[in-house]
Amino acid sequence: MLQHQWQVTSTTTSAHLAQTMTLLSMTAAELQEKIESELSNNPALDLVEERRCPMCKRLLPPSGPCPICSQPMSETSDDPIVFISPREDFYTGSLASSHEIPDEPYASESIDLPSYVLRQAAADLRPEDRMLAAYILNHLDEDGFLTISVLEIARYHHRLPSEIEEVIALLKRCEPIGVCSSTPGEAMLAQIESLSEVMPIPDLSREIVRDHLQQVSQHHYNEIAKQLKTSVKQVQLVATFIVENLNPFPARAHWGDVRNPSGSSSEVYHQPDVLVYYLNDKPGNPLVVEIILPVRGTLRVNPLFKESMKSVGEEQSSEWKDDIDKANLLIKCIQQRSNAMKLLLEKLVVIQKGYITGSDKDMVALTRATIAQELELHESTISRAVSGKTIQLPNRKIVPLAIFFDRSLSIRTIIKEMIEHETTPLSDTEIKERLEKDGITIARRTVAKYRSMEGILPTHLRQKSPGSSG
DNA sequence: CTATGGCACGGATT
DNA sequence: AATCCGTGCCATAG
Repeated sequence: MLQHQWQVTSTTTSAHLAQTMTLLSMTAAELQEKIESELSNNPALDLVEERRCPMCKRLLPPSGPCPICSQPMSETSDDPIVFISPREDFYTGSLASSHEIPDEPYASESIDLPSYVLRQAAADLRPEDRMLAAYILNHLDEDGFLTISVLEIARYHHRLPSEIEEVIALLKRCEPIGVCSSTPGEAMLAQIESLSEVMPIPDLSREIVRDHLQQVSQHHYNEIAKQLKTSVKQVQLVATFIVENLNPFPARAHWGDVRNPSGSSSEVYHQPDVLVYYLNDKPGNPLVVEIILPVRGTLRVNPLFKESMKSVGEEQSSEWKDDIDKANLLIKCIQQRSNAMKLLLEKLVVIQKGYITGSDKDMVALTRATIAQELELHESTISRAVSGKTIQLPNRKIVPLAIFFDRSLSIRTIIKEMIEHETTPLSDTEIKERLEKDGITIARRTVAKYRSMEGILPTHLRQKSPGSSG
């Protein structure tokens, strides 16, 4: 036993642990912020340029071959799943620039969002409004939302708020429709207006989008119906319309099924933390699991900084030493975060492979505690790693990672399908009995709960007209 | 009288 | 220790 080993480790461990915890609970987006702020504050921290694989154009670690193209894909024999995640080094697959995912129209032309929108709007803008439009477009966040208020813009440009509104209204009509809105609801309203020219819009759509978006995302259709004094059926119609046609985040291409099992207030899913897809997007190919690290390039301690430390005085040197230590710590912690995520995802993806490649029905009941045990990690670690994170599935839907722990999703889906397929309206009791035949035993009351969770009407309000299908 | 939704309790989960 | 989920009981609507 070495007696002095604690000298080195004891001081770093507690800080290390605490920071790892913090980083682990961060989403990709939050981590990005954190890294960016550290980069600007800590001169010792360095971000080196990205490398791409010549074959697949994928981002690479600073040294070594491409993990996809050169790696023999035999992580597990009968589950051909490839895991990409940073270990020693960092790299990231950026969603927009990955050539396999041509999802955003302006990404394929490789111009940025502001230019893309401005190009469309240019013809309709008065020359004196061009600057204004450019200014507005440069104050969008990654979802395409306005980050400043109309009043601020007005003050800055010495223009009337109404003039600003006019320009914004014009910009909202550009692709991606609804861009420059300040809330998801506003964006969706803009989309409705645009759609109304080419298709019929269900009654009350505007009202519901404007005032009841929250309830829609929680599937509280009956409440909405009551407040608007309309039928639940109509609300459902609108809800379906919303999910199928509207996108609350204009600059993001996809809106996953926003069912929120944890009931928390976060019904907002933008940038996923993990990607799962088939290699080259061909179903049947191995699954690729990619953990997103929101930084382009490799994070490291700047060797030049380290070098130049030798040639400065004592007091300066110790101050710099601090920076280097902090940088090292941050990098280590991020590595650990990535490692924990990787461990977790490895298990998760294998267990829930059915769900990932199949449907909601195939979700396996799972608790965080089970996973924690198998990974020999603390339950709270799993909790932190899962909470708030999202994952993009091969079908391009973005769902919360917590969905893998949704015990009732599979049963809810079975119920939903059962109701869709049967010709005679089934009562809750009948559903319960049918489920029992499939080996699922739940209380009649629970059937009712699941049914309303899925926004399905009670039996007597559910007349099946023979002509309608789907 | 039957089916459903509301409230609340207890056990599991985090 | 706090929270979530399934369930039972009861009032109410059809």
